[in-house]
Amino acid sequence: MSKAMTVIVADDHAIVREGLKMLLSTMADVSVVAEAADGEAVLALARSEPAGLLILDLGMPGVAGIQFIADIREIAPRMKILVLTANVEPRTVRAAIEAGANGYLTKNGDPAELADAVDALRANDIYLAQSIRFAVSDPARQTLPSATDEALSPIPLTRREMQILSLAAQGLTARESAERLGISPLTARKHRENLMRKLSLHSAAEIAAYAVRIGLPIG
Amino acid sequence: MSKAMTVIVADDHAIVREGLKMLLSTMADVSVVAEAADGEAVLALARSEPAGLLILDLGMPGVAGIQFIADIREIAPRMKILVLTANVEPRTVRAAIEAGANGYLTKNGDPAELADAVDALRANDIYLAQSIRFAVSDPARQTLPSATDEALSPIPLTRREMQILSLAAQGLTARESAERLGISPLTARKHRENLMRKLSLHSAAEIAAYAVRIGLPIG
DNA sequence: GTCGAAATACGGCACCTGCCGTATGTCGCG
DNA sequence: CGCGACATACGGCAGGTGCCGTATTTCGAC
Repeated sequence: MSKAMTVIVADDHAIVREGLKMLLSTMADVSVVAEAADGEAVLALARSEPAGLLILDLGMPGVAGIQFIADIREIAPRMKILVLTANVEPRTVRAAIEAGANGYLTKNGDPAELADAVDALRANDIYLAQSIRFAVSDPARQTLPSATDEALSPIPLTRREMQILSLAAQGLTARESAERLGISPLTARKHRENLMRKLSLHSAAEIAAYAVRIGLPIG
Repeated sequence: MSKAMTVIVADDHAIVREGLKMLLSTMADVSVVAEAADGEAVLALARSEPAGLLILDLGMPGVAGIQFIADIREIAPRMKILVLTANVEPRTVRAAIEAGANGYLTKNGDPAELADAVDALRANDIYLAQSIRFAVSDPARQTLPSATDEALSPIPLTRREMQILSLAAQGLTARESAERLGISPLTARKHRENLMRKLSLHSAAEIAAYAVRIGLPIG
C-alpha cells in the first residue's frame, strides 16, 4: 500500500475548491493539505510545504500562463502538477506539458477523469483529458499529413508579437501600440497581422477573447 | 418537517456540477434531481420538470445574461432561482434580483454560504452573498452622496442591447448580428452604439474584454 | 390619453482593420 | 559565408467601426 498522497488545490473560486475537496475526499489515499486562491499563494506553498500533487487552475489571478508551471517545477521539482482549467487550446495543452505539467484536465470533461488522473500521476504517468488527448503528439513521430499539423504546432510568437498581442487585447489600435513601442504604425500593424495569422484570429474582438482565455493580463 | 427540496444544478463545467452535487449532498432535505450544461437544457427542464430550486451559473453558453432569468421565471414561476457566478458587477447583481432571481452567490464567496442561501430561499427569503450585499440598495433609500452612485447604478441594458452585446463579444460584426436577429444592420449598429455609450466602452475589443469579465459566454 | 422609453431605420464621415503585396537591415546558426 | 528568422517599413483596397445626426412606430406606465 502506498501512503496517502498529499494534495494542494489551487483555484480562484472558493466554491470550486470546496467542490474539488469533496470529490477528492471520496478517493482512497488522497489527502488535501492546503488550498490557494492566487498564484502567489501557490508559489509560497510550493516553497514551504510542497505536496505530492498540485491541482492548478490556469485561469487564476497571478498565474501568468504557462511560465507559471515552469516556475513551480523549478521550486518543487518532485511535486506533480495537474492542470485543471477551462482552456482547451491545443497549444496550451502542449505548452503546459512541455513546461512540466504531469496532467491536463478540462473543466468541461467527465468528472470521473479526476480520479483517473490522480491515479495516473501517482503512478508517474502523464494524464490528459480524453477530449484533448489528440493535442499532444509524440515528438518522435514523423510529421503527419496536414490537418492536424496546425493544431499540434506550438505556434511560438516572437517577443514583438507577444507585446502587440497584449496591447491589442487591451483595445489599443495599431497606431497606439506603435506609440507605446516606439515603432512605425505600419510595422505594428504587420506584427499584428502576423500574430493573427499564426493564431488563426480574425478580428480585434477575437484577439481580446483569446488573450483573456489564455490568461494574459487585460487592462 | 418539510420534505426534501428538489434542485437542478446548471453550470457548463461538468466538474463544477459534480462538486456542487457533492456539496449539496451534505445538506439535509436537499435532492439534486437534474443538471444542465447549457441554457437550452435549463429551459427544457424548467418546462418539463421544474424543481424547487435552480442553481444557475450566469456564465453558461446559451445564457444570454439577465434576460435568461426573466425567461425562466416566466416558464416556472414557482421555482426558486439561485444565481451562482463569477460576475461581481453590482449592476448585474441588482439586475438579476430585479429579473426574478431569489439569491445571488459568487464563486469567490465562502462555500458555507451555499447552505445558508438554500435555507433562506427555502424560507422564501432572498439571499445575497456577503461580499456583494452592498450592491442592492433599498429603492426607498434616498440617493447617496456621489462616489457610490455610479457603482450602485444599474445601468440597465435593454433586451436588444444585451443580445447585441453577447453577439459582439463573440466577434460578430454589426451586419452579422443583424442577420442573427433579423433586423437591419443599421439598427444593430445603433443598439451597439447605445450599449457602448451606456457601458463606457469604445471598441470591439473592449466589448469582448468586458463580456469576459462579467462572465458572458464567449465563443 | 398622454408621455417617455424602446425598437426600428437611414446616412455621412473620419478612422481603423484585415489582407494582399514588397523591401531592407540585423543577427545567429550551421 | 550563406540562409533563415526577425524586425523594420511602406501602400492599396474593401469593408467595418465609432460618432454624429434624424425619424417613425410601438407599447407600457402614469
